[in-house]
Amino acid sequence: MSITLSITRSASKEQQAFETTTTGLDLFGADRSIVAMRVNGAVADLATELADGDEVEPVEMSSPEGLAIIRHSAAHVAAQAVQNLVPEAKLGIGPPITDGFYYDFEVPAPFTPEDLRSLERGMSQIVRERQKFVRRVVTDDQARAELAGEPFKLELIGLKGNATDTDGASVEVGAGELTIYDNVRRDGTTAWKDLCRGPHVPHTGYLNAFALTRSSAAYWRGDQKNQQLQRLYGTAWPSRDDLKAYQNRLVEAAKRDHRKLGVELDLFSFPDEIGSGLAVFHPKGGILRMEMEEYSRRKHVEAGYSFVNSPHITKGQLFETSGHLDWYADGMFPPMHIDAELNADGSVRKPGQDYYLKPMNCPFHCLIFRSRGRSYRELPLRLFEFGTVYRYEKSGVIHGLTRVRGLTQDDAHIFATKEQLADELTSLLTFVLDLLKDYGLDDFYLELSTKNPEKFIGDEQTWEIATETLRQVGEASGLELVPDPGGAAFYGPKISVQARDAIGRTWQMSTIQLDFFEPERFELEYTAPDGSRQRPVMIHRALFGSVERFIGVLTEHYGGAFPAWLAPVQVICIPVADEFVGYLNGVADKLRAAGVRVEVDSSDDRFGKKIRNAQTAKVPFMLIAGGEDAAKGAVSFRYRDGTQNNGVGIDEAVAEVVRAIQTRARA
RNA sequence: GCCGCCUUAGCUCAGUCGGCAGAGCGGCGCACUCGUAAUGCGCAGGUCUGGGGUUCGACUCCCCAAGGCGGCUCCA
Repeated sequence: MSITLSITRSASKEQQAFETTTTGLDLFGADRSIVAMRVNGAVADLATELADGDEVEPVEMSSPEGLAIIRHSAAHVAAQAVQNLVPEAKLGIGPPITDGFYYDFEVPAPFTPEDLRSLERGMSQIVRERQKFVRRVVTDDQARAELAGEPFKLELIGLKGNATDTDGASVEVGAGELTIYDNVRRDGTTAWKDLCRGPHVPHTGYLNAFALTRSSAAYWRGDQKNQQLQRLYGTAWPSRDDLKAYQNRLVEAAKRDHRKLGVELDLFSFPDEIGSGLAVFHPKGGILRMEMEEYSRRKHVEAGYSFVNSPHITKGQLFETSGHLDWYADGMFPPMHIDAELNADGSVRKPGQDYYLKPMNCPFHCLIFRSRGRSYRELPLRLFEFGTVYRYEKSGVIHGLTRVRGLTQDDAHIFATKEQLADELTSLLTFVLDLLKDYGLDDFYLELSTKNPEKFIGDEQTWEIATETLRQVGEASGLELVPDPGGAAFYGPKISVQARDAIGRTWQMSTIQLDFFEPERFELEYTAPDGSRQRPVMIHRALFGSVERFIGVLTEHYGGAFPAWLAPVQVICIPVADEFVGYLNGVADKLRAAGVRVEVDSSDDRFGKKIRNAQTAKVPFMLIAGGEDAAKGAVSFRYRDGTQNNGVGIDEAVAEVVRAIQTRARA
């Protein structure tokens, strides 16, 4: 028999003829960097038999599919190690994820750090055994019989064809036939098996570099109503060096953690006495915040926004009208019941009122709109406010400045006619992206969150038009537009801007959200040119999301080394010796007169220590003066990166600093 | 909210297998200091997160609470 294969490798295609049954191992088995292959477009195990005319392409370990395969295979090895250590452990699911994998188990006791170490040793043993991954197609009944002791797997078999990617179940059971992967030792005995869609590496010896990273609890199939399983997280890489590099990336990311930098740079804190998720900003964080807000205000003035203010608390009636008490009462702080008066017998003489801390600003802005008759001539009406809101976030989700219970939104609500919607959204998106760029974020993509069929109000047609408008605006931006089906709030679709930071992590920043609900609830109207009463469309939008969160994101983006315009201290003047403090005070006065935040380090630290202090405080400019500088009426620049520019005239130095601040230059 | 882990000086962390607690940095004081990332000496600072229990004795063991960390779920 003769099989003709068309082998595609890199860009070149070659024709090869084989005399016997051929598998991917025959073609690529000698190259350990190839973990699987693509047969006629579909990824398959190397052990798969090839047929005449198949288009075959190798899958490199370092490719996205290749990484997923080694991680998924590592998950199997981890699970085998777990069942070796804890024989009664029941298997959940174990998919690859970004940078690694996890596997869920029902175990009698949660994993301890010592367990993780012994499991890693167990995994190494399995890798040394070079157990083959052998794919086997089974019927549903066969699978049920073989996995009778694995209740979660049995449940998955029942889901076959209905599994979704969102809960990870599809990794185990694809839409097609059921398969089991056996881990076969070199003596032919089966060490372990798992219901799995595959593909996998040919044998465990392909796993060069892995580590177990942590354990935690996770709900079975991602549903809070289900049992909690223990989840084991791990990571796997093509080489030890890749693993090392990954671990170094984690260390570098930890150094940028805004919670850590917040303490080190004295920006903010979360005193226990105030409560979880409630931040105070220290003087340096306060300046950062002021600069951020000031610039934003200026841009909003230029863009035609009106500035409004609303109180932090309100009677519950307002949130009944807005619908928040129906939909989001769980996320609100409970009411303050005031002014009630009781009779001596405990019966109510005067009922009193419930007041709530506001979780949103929009109802207030709706009332401002409604405060008098509105003409179409006023639209679009853009109401902006730095509005501080309070949300009762569940205790387990609070995280630094990025998830808090008290936050200040840079919130605006735009009331527009339907006809204005497309233009308004287009200019709004440009405004949003330009402003984010001014703060130093410049790598974006968009996400379009569309209707959740289970949770929405309003009519299909309005949704359709609004979603289509958002889509067109998003596409016209030229940015990547990622669909988020079902991600919309009940009252309207939204588009959100995702920004990648300096080390490639993505953060959801701005959201632009359409709302058909509240204008209706508040019966908002304007008078159209023909004298008829029309209902405006409302756009919610926040650029920073919240000021607190944005400070957190920028702190991590810049690693605490803020550009000069945002830096709490912009210049620090360092005398070479005490004698030059007076000279530098003169320089500082000039800088201060030019609006620069400057300090003179007149402490009794020695020179080297002062440099170090300024460096660790990440101050953008150090202006140094000693005898040489003073004689010339000059100063010496030391920049944050350690470079130096000596003998700069004082006026020139002031001009350079001012220029850097005004241009919002990245330093 | 759920699971696990953690909480010792302002910060980072030692420590006592149950017998009245330590370092470095920071702070304060004194001296020193003319050229690019830590000068020296001294001093102050902790009811060992809070409450309850076990014990002759608890920072240490147990329970509860608060706060934090890592996940899960959630995020108008």
